[in-house]
Amino acid sequence: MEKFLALEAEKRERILNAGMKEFAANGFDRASTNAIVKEAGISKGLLFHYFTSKKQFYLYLFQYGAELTMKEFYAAEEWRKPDLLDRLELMMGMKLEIWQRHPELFRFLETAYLESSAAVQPELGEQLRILQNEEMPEVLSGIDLSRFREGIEPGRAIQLILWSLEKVGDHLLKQFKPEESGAVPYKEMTEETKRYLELLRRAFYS
Amino acid sequence: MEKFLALEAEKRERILNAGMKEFAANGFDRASTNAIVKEAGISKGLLFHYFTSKKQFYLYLFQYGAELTMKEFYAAEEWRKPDLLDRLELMMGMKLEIWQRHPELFRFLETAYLESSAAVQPELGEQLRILQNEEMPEVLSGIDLSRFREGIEPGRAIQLILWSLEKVGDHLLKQFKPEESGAVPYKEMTEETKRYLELLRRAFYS
DNA sequence: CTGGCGTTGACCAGGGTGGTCAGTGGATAA
DNA sequence: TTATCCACTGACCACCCTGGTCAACGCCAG
Repeated sequence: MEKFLALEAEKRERILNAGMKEFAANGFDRASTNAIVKEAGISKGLLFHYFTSKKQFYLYLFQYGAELTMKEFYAAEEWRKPDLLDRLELMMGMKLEIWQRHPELFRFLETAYLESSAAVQPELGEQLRILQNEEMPEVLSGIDLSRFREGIEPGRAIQLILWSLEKVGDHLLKQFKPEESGAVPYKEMTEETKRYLELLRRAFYS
Repeated sequence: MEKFLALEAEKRERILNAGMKEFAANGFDRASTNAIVKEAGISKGLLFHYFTSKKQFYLYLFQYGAELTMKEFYAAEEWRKPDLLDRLELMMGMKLEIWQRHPELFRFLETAYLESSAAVQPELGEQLRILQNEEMPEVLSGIDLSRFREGIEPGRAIQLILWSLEKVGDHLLKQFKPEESGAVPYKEMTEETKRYLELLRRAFYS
């Protein structure tokens, strides 16, 4: 493990990204370590030189991804703004940034949330429970509910807004990713996101 | 093929559902015919007695599912209502009905939309193109755009509403499915759906 | 020249693949 | 009763891929 951390950043991220991609696409059981090492451009032996097993690699990837995401979020000072949509705007921006380094991270985390393989369930389940019961409420705490229009149930509205933005994220990634040609159109994606946020503001706030 | 159609309905649907489930979960290439016959409770030989190959079975499933969905929709007289949310309410109700007979159908159709296996791409791609270019515009034609609030772009709003309802559907299925114990709480699900639709109405309409 | 170490990839036993086909059992017709 | 039929079974095929190992290699510092 320390061996892995001592690696040069570029190679390390190539391995991490290859793992996220394969696990996100196929889940733990069906994911192939052969596919991972091929994608990462390293030999089979090297992967098992750094990690003792497929399982340990998977769990490390999850921990790494979850930690990176939470740290990035809490590092921003504005995250405590009481306006839901301000806070979500920050999160969307963050998502786009992380996505540039780890294009498959969020897809990987989502599939981990649904992972049911008995091989990783115990450890993974515990980690997920912590995230969901301790981190999620924290992230959405202190929201100002008075901005919603009259006659709108805030709980249901928040749910709907979160779902909408998930889809907006998926849509942006799908739309802008295919053209791998050089720079990611970061600015355009941010602007498009703002347009959706503005629309939600006009719809749900009075 | 006629042999398959001549089967008693219960068995036929067991086979269809087993196929949808396996293909939805794993995509064409990784889906296992062994898993399908096991889930359907039939022998390996029988599946290939009805269908000439895995590929033919997959394409038949897609055609069957797409046709069933479109027919059900057009059969309802109210589908031409000019109000977007009325029309979507009809579609949500329909989705719930079909879901009772084929719990995995929509998940299967969504994954088919993303399917990239070279083995089925040519034929499947053509079918998808037709659905998307000819059926989708039809389903959303004649919508009354004047009901949206001022300052809201109808195109973007429609997109957002469609995405929201997709997530509402996923959520309902996930929430109510686990308790396989007897009857599906059809009524509760319909009411929950109506609550979300009402919320969208208050948010987006003036 | 030596030892150490990051790295390789051929190799292993085991299991799963889509598809086949000789055979079974129960129903129908003679 | 016997003969024909056919939906249906599951052992079997040749092949591919699996997670993990390990002897050997190349390159470096001492």
